Amino acid sequence: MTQKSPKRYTITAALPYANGPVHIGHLAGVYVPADIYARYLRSQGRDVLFVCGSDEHGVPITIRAQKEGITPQQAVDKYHQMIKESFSEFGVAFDMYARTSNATHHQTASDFFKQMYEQGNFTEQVSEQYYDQKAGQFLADRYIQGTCPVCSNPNAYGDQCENCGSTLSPSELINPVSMLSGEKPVLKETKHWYLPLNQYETWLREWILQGHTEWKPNVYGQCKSWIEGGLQPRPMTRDLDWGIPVPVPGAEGKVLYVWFDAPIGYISSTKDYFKEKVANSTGEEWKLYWQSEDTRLIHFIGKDNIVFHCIIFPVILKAHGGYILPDNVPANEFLNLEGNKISTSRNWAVWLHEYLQDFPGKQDVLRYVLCANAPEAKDNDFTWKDYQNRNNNELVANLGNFVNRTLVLTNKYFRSKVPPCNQLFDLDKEIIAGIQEFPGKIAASIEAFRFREALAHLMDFSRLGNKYLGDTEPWKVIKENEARVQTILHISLQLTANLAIVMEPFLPFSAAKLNQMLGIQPFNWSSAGKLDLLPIGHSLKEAYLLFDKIEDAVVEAQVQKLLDTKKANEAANRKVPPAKAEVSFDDFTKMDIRVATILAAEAVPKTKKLLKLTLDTGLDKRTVVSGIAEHFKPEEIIGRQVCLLANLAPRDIKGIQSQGMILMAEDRDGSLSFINPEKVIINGGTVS
RNA sequence: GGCGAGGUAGCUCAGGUGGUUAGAGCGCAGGAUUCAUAACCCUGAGGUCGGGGGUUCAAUUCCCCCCCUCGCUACCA
Repeated sequence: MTQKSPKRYTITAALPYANGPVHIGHLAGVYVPADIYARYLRSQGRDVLFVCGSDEHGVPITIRAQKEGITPQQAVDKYHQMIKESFSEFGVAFDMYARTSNATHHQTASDFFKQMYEQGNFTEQVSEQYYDQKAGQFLADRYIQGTCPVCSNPNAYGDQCENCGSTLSPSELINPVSMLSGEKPVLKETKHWYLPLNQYETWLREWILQGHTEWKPNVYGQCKSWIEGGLQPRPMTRDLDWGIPVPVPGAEGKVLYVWFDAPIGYISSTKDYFKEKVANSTGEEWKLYWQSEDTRLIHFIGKDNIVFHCIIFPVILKAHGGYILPDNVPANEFLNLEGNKISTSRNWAVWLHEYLQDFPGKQDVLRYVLCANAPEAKDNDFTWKDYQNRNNNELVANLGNFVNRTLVLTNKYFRSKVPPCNQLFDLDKEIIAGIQEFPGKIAASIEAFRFREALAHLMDFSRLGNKYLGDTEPWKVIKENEARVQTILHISLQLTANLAIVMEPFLPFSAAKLNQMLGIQPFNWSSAGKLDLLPIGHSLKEAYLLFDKIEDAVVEAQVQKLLDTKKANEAANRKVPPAKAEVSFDDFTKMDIRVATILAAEAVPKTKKLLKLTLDTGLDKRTVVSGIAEHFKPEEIIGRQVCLLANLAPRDIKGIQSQGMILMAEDRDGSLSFINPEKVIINGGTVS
């Protein structure tokens, strides 16, 4: 672990992809922890630059634009604006929120690539890819549609089948069709520039596996898995017309791979910060944050980005030379919603912009709940009931209540003027010790990226205040000993002022309110633990509630909204896939469909979905490999009659030659059913 | 299939280089109290730490096998 004492921090939060709004999963995984960390360091008086921006390149954006009949730039403009505004309203205090379609970024990423090219960091490889002759361009995986070889969904994409979740490559699709022209694509040679990750294996082992054993288990484990699995060269360029043109000869019509340019976005965002927000910038300051050894670089990301931030981007930085490497990459796991995975395409999410509209002024409640239940070590579940409970039982009943009790009592007994501190008893000294200890405990947890723990300490701190009031009972003591009550409330008020400091990274809006009620300017972290933040005689401002109870009806409405979504999804699923193009009778008669009987079935080793079937087709006994192992056990299906497309060209699957394809019908839930004759038919009987 | 991360009280989660009664918050039960948004404070009930083997004087913690969840990966007609 690097134990240097850094002069400055560069903090990055994963660039949100500009083809949809931000949801609570993004917030809990990345933006809330990153913001807490950045705010904490700023409060500590450290030199911090917290950068982010929209990731606006890549294939899905071009597809969305095409669907909506707009240009890719128009598509990203819409979401960039929306994301930027909702972050700002939510209190995520980026120093800079930039975007990868802007000029600074294009220049930066382009120069980056060019220098690496000139240094010989890339290897060139020619491969065959699908090409649309009518549209005159190569097709990204996503631009090819065809029938899924696994589940027979006719609308699978070249990279993935959204029906069964299988990862595919375009060559596997049955009857591939270009989404641009509807034509059948042809294979054509194309040249790309590869980053030879394999050449960096030794270095990565040293740097991560030996040098960063302190990284979180999920991050370290994932890196180890990749490194030990053998790294392959990865293409850093694509055949696409949306993105940053590859700045080298012979690369016309090609752009930088989105995962090459996106992380460089952190650097361009830093440049934009100085360009746009710092007067008299020399244009060189960004280098301090990216090239100076006394800077600590931290990437906040979700677990799906680990390989890019821990392996690929560092290799790019290393190969380019002159850059510092991430000191830590505290990746979080995923947040689920009401027991189901969050899904943008299924609209199963709580969208930030909608939350801000539905819960005005309640940014801190969501920040609190997402931090308290952040998926730091494993996937966690967000429920609205939990949201309500945490608000009512923790924020209202504990933190808000303590503050309110203290201010109300001070108002009642001392007309809102800070009373003096008189003789101290053991009970008081314990609380004073707590005031001196808690900020340090909270700080230590934040610095270890344990934000849930830090927040728990914060609540314990406020709980200490509640206990103090309960133990000392100033409302009773006031009747006979006002001096004693002065001391109790003096200490309670100092605790409150300390709370305002330590809650700021987590609950910035409430911290500001509290400072306002206390009538003070915000203190920074170096004042935390002090007992004289509020001078004796200082006048407090009018008190009001920091947090309000949330009624059942409010969260029930949100749950109902989700249930409606679920219903809508089910209705959408009921829709059968669209009709395919017309075929001629001749085409149909070309297919030789036969009744056959399953003689033997066994699982194909090293696969999850494949069964190797031996069939009696009447014509012969043959082997067919079928992707049905998740639906049927081998012993259950022996002896069954099935329909077989018998004259399909044979194909090798997992080293087994498959001679034909079993016909299966698929239900709404994805379950499969054999197509078999109503009565037993002779093997080899034709189907037409 | 391979790899990685998880599987700990009703719920959401901590923790553990192996060692007397395994922790927190919430929820629940009881008590005390009324300054406070019926909140706070105290006490208590609740767990064979996924299952099965093994190593050991001793395992929830180490080793092996299995099951479940999530992610990455795989020439899945």
